[in-house]
Amino acid sequence: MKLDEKTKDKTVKTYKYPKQAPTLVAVDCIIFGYDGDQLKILLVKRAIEPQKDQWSLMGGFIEAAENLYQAAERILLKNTGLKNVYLEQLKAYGTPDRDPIERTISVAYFALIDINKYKEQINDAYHAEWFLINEAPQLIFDHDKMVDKAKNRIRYKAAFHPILFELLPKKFTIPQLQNLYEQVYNAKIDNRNFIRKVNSSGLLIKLAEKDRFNSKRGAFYYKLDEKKYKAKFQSFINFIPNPENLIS
Amino acid sequence: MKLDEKTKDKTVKTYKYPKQAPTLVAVDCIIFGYDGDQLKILLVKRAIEPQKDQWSLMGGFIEAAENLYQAAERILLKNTGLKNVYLEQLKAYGTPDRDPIERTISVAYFALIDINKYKEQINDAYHAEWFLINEAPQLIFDHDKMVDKAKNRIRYKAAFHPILFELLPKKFTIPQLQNLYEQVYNAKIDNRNFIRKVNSSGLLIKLAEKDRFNSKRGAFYYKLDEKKYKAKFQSFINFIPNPENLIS
DNA sequence: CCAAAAGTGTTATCGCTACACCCATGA
DNA sequence: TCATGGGTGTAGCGATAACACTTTTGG
Repeated sequence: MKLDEKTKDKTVKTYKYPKQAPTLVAVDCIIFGYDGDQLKILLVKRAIEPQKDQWSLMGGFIEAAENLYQAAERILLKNTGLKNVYLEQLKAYGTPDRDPIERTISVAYFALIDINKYKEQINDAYHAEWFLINEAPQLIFDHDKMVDKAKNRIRYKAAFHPILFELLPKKFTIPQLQNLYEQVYNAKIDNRNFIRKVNSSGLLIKLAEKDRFNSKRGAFYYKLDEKKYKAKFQSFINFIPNPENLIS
Repeated sequence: MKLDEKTKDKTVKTYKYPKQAPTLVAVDCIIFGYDGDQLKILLVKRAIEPQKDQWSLMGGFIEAAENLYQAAERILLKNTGLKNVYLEQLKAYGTPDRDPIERTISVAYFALIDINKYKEQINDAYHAEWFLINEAPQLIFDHDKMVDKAKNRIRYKAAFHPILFELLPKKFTIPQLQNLYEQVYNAKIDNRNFIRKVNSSGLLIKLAEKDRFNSKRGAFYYKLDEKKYKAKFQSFINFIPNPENLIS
């Protein structure tokens, strides 16, 4: 934050900071998706050396005219065609040799999307692939660390905020929602209590239609009450039992 | 994350990424302190143009051999003499023109310290000054945004994790602790319920001595049970009533 | 002996968990 | 008709908030 003391003229543009270690700034995206059945993560295969053919998060360098969030949006759009998805900054990573080529600071973002909404799009046009959250391959650099951190973050955040709805399609059943929670927390949840909790949250609107694929009796579809969802997004809503043991 | 395709030799060190917009990476620190009575923030006056004499967070550019956390530690040490304090990454800021001189990404960290422990140190040797949290001056660049975010973050985190103990001296009274919570949340808390909550947390060890400065009857001093503190740091401990309306 | 802060006791309420039980339907 | 998953009812427990009340001591 200190200026070169020799540059004292009044034209702001002519100030320069004294030489600093050259650093690149990148953005990497951890993209979580749910297909109504399984929780997945979207990865790309590196096409170039070094680490060619290794799996990696989607990333790119920031450009001159954009902020970090916009960079994440651009990278997401360019690599997957995704737009207007839930996107949140996770953490900045800056270990000196995390990228062996050049010193690069990476700001990690995570995204939550409904896989079905973008299915063909991603698989056809881009070199990306969905992996089961627990069967993802090893990633380059410190990307595995980022993914772990992102998993913890969504566990932590989803314990009190309804972010997991971002992973669901417009209409969904409560058993689907429960299944999603169970996968995120890798835990079995009592369905009877879960149903009541979700209903009493007031966030959902029951539809007339039933899903008959997953059970004989069928489960009613629900949709989000967008207004209440937005209003309650910041408030604490606890859908999972015993949230005492979550990591940061 | 893409490599220059022209550089294909096997020596990793010789790979280079194609030209990127030159970017500097800085670390800025939001330092919260408590003197047993009031919650404060530590600021420095910029000694150089531009924005000379304006108040600012402590910051500096990262150096070649250190990671972001180490940079924050170094900046803290260099500017205040502080060492071994609670330090946590807040967020990375990267709006293109946030620093008018050169494009600079700043990774903000926040620190929590006991003011009295370092009192002379900071005031004598360094050009830093403590401000009441609600009476701090306007800061340069986007530092006000960082401070707001940091305030929200400690409110959020302290609602469930005992981080505020980091602001207290080795021995402290429960009324002091309550006062601290009241300042962080800008709210009045029922002292009778607060005392019981804190005691039942099992985190504190009651000392024989009493503080007689702040009341006639005097309040017992307590100290942290370090072992239980560490063990319970990640678990949810709610000392404040109605934590429903906290921001992110 | 009074004010003021520290601290204890008591109660009603609420949300949670556990679990018995009913419902709807396809095979 | 039975197995299966969807869903309701209910009872007990534990944490919380509200607040009446007691303790201690300096002025």
